[in-house]
Amino acid sequence: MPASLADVARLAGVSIATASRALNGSSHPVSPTARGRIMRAADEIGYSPSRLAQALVTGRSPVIGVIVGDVVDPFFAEVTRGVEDVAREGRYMTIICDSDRRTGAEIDYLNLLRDYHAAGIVFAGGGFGEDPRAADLQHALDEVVEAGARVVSVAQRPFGGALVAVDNEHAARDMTDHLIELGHRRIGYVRGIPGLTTSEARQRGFLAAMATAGLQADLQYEGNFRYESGQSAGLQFLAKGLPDAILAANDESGIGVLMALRQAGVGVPEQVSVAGIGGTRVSQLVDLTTVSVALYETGAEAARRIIDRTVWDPDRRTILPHRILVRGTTARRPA
Amino acid sequence: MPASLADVARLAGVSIATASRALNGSSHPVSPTARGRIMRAADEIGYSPSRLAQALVTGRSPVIGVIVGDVVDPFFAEVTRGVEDVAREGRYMTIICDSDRRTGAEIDYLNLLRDYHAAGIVFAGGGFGEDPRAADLQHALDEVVEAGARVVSVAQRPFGGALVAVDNEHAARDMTDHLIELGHRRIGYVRGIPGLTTSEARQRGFLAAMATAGLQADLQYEGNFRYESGQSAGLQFLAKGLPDAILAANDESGIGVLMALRQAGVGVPEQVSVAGIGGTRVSQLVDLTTVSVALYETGAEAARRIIDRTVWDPDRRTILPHRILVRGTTARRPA
DNA sequence: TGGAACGGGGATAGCGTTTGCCATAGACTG
DNA sequence: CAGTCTATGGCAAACGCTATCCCCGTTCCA
Repeated sequence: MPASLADVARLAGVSIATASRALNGSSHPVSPTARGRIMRAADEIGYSPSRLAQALVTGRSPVIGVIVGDVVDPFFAEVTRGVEDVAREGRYMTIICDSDRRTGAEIDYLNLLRDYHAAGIVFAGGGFGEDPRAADLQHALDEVVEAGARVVSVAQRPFGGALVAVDNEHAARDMTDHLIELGHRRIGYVRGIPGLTTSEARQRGFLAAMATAGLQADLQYEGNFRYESGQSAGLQFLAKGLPDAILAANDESGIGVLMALRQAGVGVPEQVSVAGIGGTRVSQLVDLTTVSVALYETGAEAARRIIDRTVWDPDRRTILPHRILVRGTTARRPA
Repeated sequence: MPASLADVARLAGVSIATASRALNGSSHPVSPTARGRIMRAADEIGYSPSRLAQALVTGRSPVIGVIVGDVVDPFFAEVTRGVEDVAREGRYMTIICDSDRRTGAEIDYLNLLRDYHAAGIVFAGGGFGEDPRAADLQHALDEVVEAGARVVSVAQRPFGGALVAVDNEHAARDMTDHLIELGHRRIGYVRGIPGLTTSEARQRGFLAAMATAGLQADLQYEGNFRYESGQSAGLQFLAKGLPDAILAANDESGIGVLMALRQAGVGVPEQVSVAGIGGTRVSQLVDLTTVSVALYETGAEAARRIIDRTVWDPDRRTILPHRILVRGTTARRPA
């Protein structure tokens, strides 16, 4: 039974209404005397207003929800960081929800955040294209919007609305082009989680670059964005003959490939070049060449849009730039 | 304006009370006919109850809050995962709050979770010993408990209560002992964030092991758990003369040391052994020797305690085991 | 046959806030 | 001095639920 507004009012000898007005910056005037007594009473009993009750009546709450596909994935962590830093500055609280890439959980969290009357929701994490519950998701999303929340997507998702994202396809294409420019002809690819829109965009980029250069894209292995999947892809490349270079759909699986190759005694980048996509912090840890895709900035921009007091264009779409980070795992193809 | 219970009731032609009873498993009987109409009405208009209103009136809500010190830190990410998996199973929702290691934010989130009437709170992240706002934190914590939430700490914190944790001091001691057993005598140490209880426990462990072995622990550098700090510590070791082995307060800074050394052409583990503490996934990525400290299990156990319908001992303290993971960055000291 | 027991349902009091509306009392304005 | 502001404050109605209390019929048993 934490202190309630009624307790404060009683202690200060005023009505609940007056106490409320003194504590939140109401335009209704309150005498300095009363205000003083209220403030003193409030912190004497350690009062802090119930956000819940506030949200219920005002239909607004200073929280931003971030729905991510996987908390441990540095991709999302970085986006989240961006959201948080901006939110904090604007005195918003950020709550992170991990959907574990399950649409059902996304819907649940969306509903929860709607109930909480979150000011905005950053919807991160690419979904699956052929989602059977897409309609339900869309419904939940609509309701959130209807309830007044600003929703901004951070990954390409089939539904419209505000978007702040990176161009995964383009990023993959650029990285592939770079590999090609280094003289590599046979380039292998380690795919991401099947069906995920992010995975598919990256794969399209890879394929497009290869096609444009007139190269065969026949060296592809399944993957799931995880280290282990990169590792086993690496082993398979090892078994079936090494290509000139290998591109992985994300950094973590790229590191898997790298480690598998090096452990087998293959020189990277002397014999084979390896690259990832994402520019996450782990790529720096192992000096992996990758494409940096402004993740932090993506989150920050999304939060800025939500917080911004003036403009809110529910259909504005922003694509943030990416940049190739040439590091120690790629090199010109040996002559 | 999402559908409310009143809408459902109206559409089904029953009272709000009956609708409520049909939709949540009330003990009050409802005829199959009415129930059917209500259910049909509910999903026709896509009704989902307001957790907020529910929480307000029942004082209970199926959510578990996790307060972490830093989302991007794999340490916390792993704990969070454990919480989530168990929570999901029990049909609870998990919301993650990143305090950015600021006590003020911890207090804010604690209050928020109290308002939401969270069923439980997993308080992760070691605090700073000499915290000026410790009293406020304690107050917020007390209120949360008073409001009925089960609070379990995951890191050693000055305050009492339920605890599920790992013994950081012991883990550091064991790792140091292991290094000593490998024949190393001059062992360097890269510290964690100054003042953090976790940092201090690990350092104590290191010092204890060195003292017991009668070795000088004079090779220590400041650090902050980040990659860069490990890197610069590595550079300093390089400049001032290399020890036999280097232990870092966590994996990430250990990797920093490792990379700095290797880039300078120093053979690890041939010339110098390097180890970390934490057993996080990144350590696996670079094959770093480390101490695995059951992080996932810590979170899972904490969540289990919260969810468990029967027992709740608000003072039970559990210490989970740790295990040395010998990998490729340590070796016997060359003779 | 009286009444207890039970199946089924409705009214309504909160939960802790904010806020629109009304009341009171000085202070001003002509 | 009547009329009008303005500063200050209280009352009470929501917000969307759950839970308590009450009511109305049946059925069943002594």
